Order: sequence, then structure tokens, then C-alpha cells
Amino acid sequence: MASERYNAPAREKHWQQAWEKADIFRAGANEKGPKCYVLEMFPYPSGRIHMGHVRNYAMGDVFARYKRMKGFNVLHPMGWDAFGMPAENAAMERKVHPGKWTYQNIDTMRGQLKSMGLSLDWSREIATCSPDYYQHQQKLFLDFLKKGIAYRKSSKVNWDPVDHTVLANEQVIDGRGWRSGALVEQRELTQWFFKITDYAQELLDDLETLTNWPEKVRLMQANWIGRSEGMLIRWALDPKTAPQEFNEVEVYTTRPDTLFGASFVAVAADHPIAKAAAEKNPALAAFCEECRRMGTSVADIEAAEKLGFDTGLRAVHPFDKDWRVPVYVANFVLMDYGTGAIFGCPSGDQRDMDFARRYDLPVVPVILPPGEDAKTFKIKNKANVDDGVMINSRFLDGLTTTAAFEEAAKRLETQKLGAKPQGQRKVNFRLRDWGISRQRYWGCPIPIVHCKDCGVVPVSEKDLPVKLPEDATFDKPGNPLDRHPTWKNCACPKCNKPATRETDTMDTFVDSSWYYVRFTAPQSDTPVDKKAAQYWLPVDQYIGGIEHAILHLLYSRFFARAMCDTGHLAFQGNTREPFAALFTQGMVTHETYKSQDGYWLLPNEVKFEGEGGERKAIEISSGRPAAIGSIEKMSKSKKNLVDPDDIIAHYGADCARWFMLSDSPPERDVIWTEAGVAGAGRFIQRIWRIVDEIAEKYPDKLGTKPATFGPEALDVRKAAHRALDQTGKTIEALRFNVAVAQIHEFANVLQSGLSKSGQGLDWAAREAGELLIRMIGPMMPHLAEECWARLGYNTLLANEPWPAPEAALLVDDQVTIAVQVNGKRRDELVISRTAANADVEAAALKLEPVIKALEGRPVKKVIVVPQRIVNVVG
RNA sequence: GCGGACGUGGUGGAACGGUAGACACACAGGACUUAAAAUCCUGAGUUCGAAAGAGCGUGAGGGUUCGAGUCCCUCCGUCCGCACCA
Repeated sequence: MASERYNAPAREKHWQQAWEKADIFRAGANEKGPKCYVLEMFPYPSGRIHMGHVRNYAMGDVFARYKRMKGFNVLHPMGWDAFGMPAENAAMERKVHPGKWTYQNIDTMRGQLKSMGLSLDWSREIATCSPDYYQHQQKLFLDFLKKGIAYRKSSKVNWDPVDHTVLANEQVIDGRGWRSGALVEQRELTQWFFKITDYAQELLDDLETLTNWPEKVRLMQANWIGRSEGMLIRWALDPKTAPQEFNEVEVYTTRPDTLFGASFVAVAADHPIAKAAAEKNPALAAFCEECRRMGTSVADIEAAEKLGFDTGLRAVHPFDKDWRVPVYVANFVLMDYGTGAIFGCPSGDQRDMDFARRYDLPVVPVILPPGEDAKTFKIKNKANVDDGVMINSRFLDGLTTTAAFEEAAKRLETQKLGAKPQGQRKVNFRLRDWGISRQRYWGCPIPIVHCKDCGVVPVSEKDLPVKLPEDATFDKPGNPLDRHPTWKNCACPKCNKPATRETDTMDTFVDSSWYYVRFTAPQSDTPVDKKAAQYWLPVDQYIGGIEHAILHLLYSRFFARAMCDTGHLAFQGNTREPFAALFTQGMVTHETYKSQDGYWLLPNEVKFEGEGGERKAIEISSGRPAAIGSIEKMSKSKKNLVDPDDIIAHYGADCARWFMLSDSPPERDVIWTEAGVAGAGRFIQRIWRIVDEIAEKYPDKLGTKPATFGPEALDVRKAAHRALDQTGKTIEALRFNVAVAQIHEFANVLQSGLSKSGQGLDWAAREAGELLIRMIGPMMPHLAEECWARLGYNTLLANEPWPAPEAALLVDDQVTIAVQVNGKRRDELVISRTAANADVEAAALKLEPVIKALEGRPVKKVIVVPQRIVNVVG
């Protein structure tokens, strides 16, 4: 019987149920095999999944299913990064509780993910907004606190005066709150921090061990951590000029070698010395205020001029007690880097140069670039930051920059100012401690109580979790926890007198910093089941977007270490890295559309007229023109979403998966386009027809292998085993687009083989068909099951192994090698694979086109690369 | 400004320093069909040529090499990250 077209939507449901019934994706099912933890970054439940999710989860699923077939004990879990602002915004806009909104989205998206046929262990599903999860996070917080990893300090934050909340730097756009549009203020607030800086060196050093991470990500993290080697140098202040409480100023520099080029000292507007000086000087106070208001956006910084204000203070040069330089407050000195104070060497730093020219300060060249003459060397308005030989630098003259650094450092270390050395070497990091306080409702409550008498008191562990109140209100801006009538009232855990709860919640990046640990034992009543974690960790393959290259991945690396140091976690071996291998897949992007009223429009809410540069978008509902915006990552906020449901309903999940995997290298961004989906759908039908024909012609399961095969059968067998070999390797390397091409190629050979006849071809075709099904199994799992059943099996293909190819079929006796003359291809040669180089050479020289190309010239040299190429040089 | 990646047909893209353009999409022609869909076959980087074939071709220019899309240098372009970080 010739079967119908493969009805993907109907059959996919069937196979999903079969998998669920057999419960085959439960982790730990194959205890004999080595473990393999495959993880894709868990999604934020924003509403519905889009093609970006499909790409991410299809990739992870191919890898997980392949590893299953290879005999690994696979852990492949899924959960929800479920706290966050969009839920609160939805509450404000639609009067729906953030929890209700979030769980509805989870239900929708879970259903969509299930319809993709992913090999997930749903028994381990977690949602970070559930007390089952966040109570353990509160416990971790308390243990971090005990260990000094969590602490409280006052710090400057971006404050949105309309929404009454702190904003992350990324949420400030051109100096305004991204939601309210209000001018953001800098406010001093007491906040909770994690001491990630304690781990800066380790986080930097261990990047070297992450050989299965993209180089790019490691580099980005290294830059973010930003280690620099320099010195702290204390400059005495001339007591005649300085306020009483200050007799020195400490600066940080990476260039002590340029000290003789110094012409000023500058401090940040928030530096204590600036504040003290400002008290007596209203003009200076006004200048400091101006500095604080300055924007932090890129444009602002580029446009900003180097401005300063002379405090009237004079600092004494470390190497010359008679040399005094002015102390300025300068707008380009940052309080939170180094000591908040610098010395300026205009000839060696462009900012210092700009500053010096503006305020007429001396510019003394101290480094002579290679090839310059000291007598004629002049410096104008461009500072020289490169290495060279020291000049105008007294005892450093003639030394190289590096030697001068050492010499200056040595002197400063031995030289005393007061009782202490004048300078000390100091490694400085750009990385700051992680501020985790957020003035929001929909986050993990920080388990702390504020008591008038006892101060800041941790909640007792027996009182965990500190749960969010259900009955919060979202009708006005600000923190719903703070204005809740009763929630924050409690008894002090220490003295039992009335006290108030901390109303800040944790940054949602905290939630995602340890979920991969929780997945190893999601029901454990301690945060971590150490044994389970030790067995499963590290994650063997982590897959997610490059946009998390720094924050999430750095926080997670920090968290794993902090959890080790608080005794929650231990790794096998001597690593503390949570993700052994990382793959950053590219984004799925799409054009954006905006209506005339300024609302974002979904792609399916617009239609198009014209082509190329003339192409115009029309809003379908109103018939009015819509603006075509830039191509961006699919995101709910810009509404440039394509939902996979339509494709799944029409062509099936396998088609969506196959198409997403087939076209582009997985690490590259792709612009979503429907073109090609139909082609993928046709290929599915083609596979089905091939298998159908095999089932028809060779209905019996594979019996004894024939002793000999004719050439037609051998071609098919070779193609099959080669494809098996290659697709295995390419899937392992996550090069899915190449694997797709290899399967295509094989299917072409098999299909044409079916139209032939020859000795052993029936056996070979049946074998090839079975191998083809296994090969498509990880990518198109439903189709593979259907085909497997069509061949008469009543087992699940998902449980079938990935067989080893027959080595003998991977090599040819005869090879075709190209023949070049002077590097130009002239002919090719079919010869025994094991032919001696001399024989290959002789055969090549006899070829007609070779003789012709030589035009009678003598052969100077012949290069033979066995089994590849011959190059005749003449 | 600093750091990094990338640049190959109409399109997405293949190619351990070894036959550039695999595989696919789109396209064109043909077969089957009353017709369409589906399917199958064929063609196709570009120039010259009826063809056989030859020349030119991986952003531009140079270099290393028997041989360069691949390695090195310079430039152009695109993208990404960081950024008054001392």
C-alpha cells in the first residue's frame, strides 16, 4: 500500500504522548552511561514563545537527543526565569496580579514548548517566582551574609523620580528612565551588595580553563573584570592650603614612570577632599553639583569637555618637596574607580592634555618615542601614550618606560611619607560589587528585618520563606511592598520588639545565577542536594544568547564559587566553573513596525506594497501607512515577533526545528524569513516517501548481511555510513546547518539508489533507510518515530542507539585527486588510495592536459599530497 | 578612543593551507497532467564560445607558499563589546 502524505500535526501529537507515557526523558534513566547535563538558558515567561526560542531550544534538543542515543545519562531540564518587571508593568496596565499573569504565561509557553517535541525532563520544572525556589535563595542570602559575601552599603544609584524606583544602568536611556521618560537622578541609597570583587582575580584566572567557551565571551568577561596593575601614591598637601582634616591625597596610577610630567592632581566631585573644600567655597560647591548632574550616556561623555575647578589646595610632588601642583576637582575623575583621585600628566594622557590646555597647565614631555630625537622632539596637543625612553625625568632619564616604572615604584615603596611608605603597588579592578536591591514587588524578598534597637537583623531560618503578600496594589508607581499596610510589620528576630521588614527585593539576575544547580535536585528541602549536584555539575553543554555574555554568565560563575565557600556546593575535581562548555547562538531578528500613533505593530499586523527601496508598510486594521523600523532581536517590547504556532500547525514542529537548524551557522544572527519553510516541509515529505518506498520494497527487518554487494549497493552503503560518521561529528560540534546538508546529500544518494537494481541492494537500501531515520532522529524526532514504525518496529526510535559506522566503508580503494600545473587545476586522476607517491607522479605527468599546460617546459618539481592533490611545477 | 569578529553566486551558506561555490532556497527549461498542485529530470559564478574548452573570479592592494577564501601586513566596509577606568 502506498501511504498518504505524512500528516505532521496529527502524528506529532501522537508521538509526544508516546514519549510522555513511556517517560523516557526523565533524567537518570540510563544510570550506566556517563552523565551529560545539557542546558539551554531558561526563558522569561513573557507571554508566548517566538522563533528565537525555537532556535535555542531546537539546538539544545538535538544535542540532548544525540547524547541520549550515544548512551549518555542525560539531564535536560526546563524552567522559568519568572520574576521581573514586565509582570509588574502588566499589573499596572491591565490590573492583573503579577503572579497570575506570570503563571498564565508559563502555562501557555509550556504548552508551546511541549508542542515542539523537546526531550525535556518536565518533572524537574522550576519557576523562580515560586516560594519552593526562592525560599532557598533566601537561605543562600543569609549564608552569604554570615560569610561576608552579602553586605549593605550606601551607594549612588539611578533614581527614577516618577516611578519611584532604582534603575539599572541599562534602563537609563539618554539620561531618562526607559519607562517614565523622567530625567534620572543620582541618589545615595543604602543597598545590598554581593562581594563579587573578592572573586575578581579567580574569575579572571579561571577564564583560561574555559577552553570550550567562545573566545569572544572570555575576552568580554576579561575586559569587564578589567584588571590593571598600578600604584597607590600618597601626595602630601601643603598645610597652608588644605583643610585641617586633610594632610594628604592618595591617587591611583598605572604610570608612576610619568611622575615627572605631572602638572596637577584632580579629585572627583564626590571625593571627601572636594566636599570639604566645597564647604568653604560656594562656587566650588556649585561646580561639584554640576558634575553630579552630568549625564552618563555615550553622547554626553563624548560631548563633555574636560572641566575643572581649582580648589586652591597645593600638593607636594613625591620626588621633590619643593615642587607643588594645584589640586583640582575635575568632571572626568570617577569616584568609584581607584581612589577617586589622579595625578595628571598631560604629555602622557589625552584627557590630562585636554585639561592642561584648557587651564594653562605645564605640558612636559617625559617619554621619547622610538626614532625621535630628544632635541627636536616636541609635543603639541596630542599626548603620547606609547612606550619609549624617559626624558626630563631626573633619575629616570634614559630608562625604558618599563624600567622607569620599576625604578619609580621601588623609590615610592621605600620612601616614607609620615610613618608609612609613600607608595604601594596595587592591582585594581574595573569590576564593581553587585548591587542587588530593587525597589520592586515581583522579586525574591530580601530576608532581613530592620529593628530600631538591634539594627539590621537577618530573618531566622525557621521563618523562611519570607513570602510576598498576595494582596499588593499596583495602581501607583513605587514599591508595592513598601506601601503595603501590614506586610512589613514584624517582630525583631533578636529582641522580639516591633520591627519592619526589608522591602527591597533581589535583582532577578540572582534567581538565574544558581537555577542550574537547583535543577540537579529541584525537590530538595535544602537549596542544594550536594550529592546530586556533584554528580551532574558542571553543565556539560550550556546554550544561550550572546547577550548574556557578561552579566548572567559572570554572576553565575561568581555564585557557584560563593556557594562553594558557604558549603552549599562542591564540584568533582578542582574546578569551580558551572558551565564546562558554552555555546552562544545567534539572535533571530526581524524588522520592527510602528503605527502612526507610535505603537509597535506585530509583523502580521502589517502588509506591504512595492519592492526594494519603494517598499511600504500598511497597517492592516486601519489601512494607514506604518513606519518600517530597524531589524532587531525578536522581543516582546518591540513586538517584532513571529510565533511558531502557525508553522507548527501547518507544517509541524519538525519542520520548524529543521528549518531553524538548516539555514545558518548557529552562532550567527539570522533575519527571520518564511521563505524556505515550505522547502523544509517538502524535504519532510521526501524522507517519508523514501522510507515508505523502502518499507514497501523491503518489508523485512534486516537479516544476515550479504557476503558481497554490487557497486550500486556499495554506493548506497558508503553514503549511509559516511553520513552517519559525519553527522555525528557535526552534531557534536553543534554545526547543525552542516549536518543538515550532509543528510540532504545522503538522502539524494539513497533516493537515486532506490531506482536502481543490483546485488545486495535490497539489504543496503533497508540498512540505509534505518540509518537515515536514526540520523534525523535528533532533529526531526516525530518524523523519525513515524518512519521507524513504518519500517515495522514497535519500539521508540528515541531509545535507539546511534550506531558506529563501519570503518571499512569510510575509505575508498580508489581516490580522485586533482592535478595542478603551477597551482592551476588541469585535470584529475583516479588512482589507488595506497598508490606510492612516485606512481601518482608518473600517472600525473602522463596526463594529456598536463603535458599541454607545460608547453614543453621541463618539470622542476612535483608535489604529491597523498589522496589529495598533485602539483606539477614547470 | 580601546578591544574583537566578519566580508564567498540572485539568497542562506560549504570548503584539515590542497579541485572554491557542497547542500539548500529562489529562478529557468522539460516530463507527467485536460489543467493546476504534488513529484521527477535538467540548467545555472562570470566573460568569450554553437560546443569542446579557455580566461577571470572569495571587499581592495601587497606578502609568505609548489599551492591562499583560509596565514601575515596595509587599506575599505559592516557588525559587536567596553568606554572620561587614570
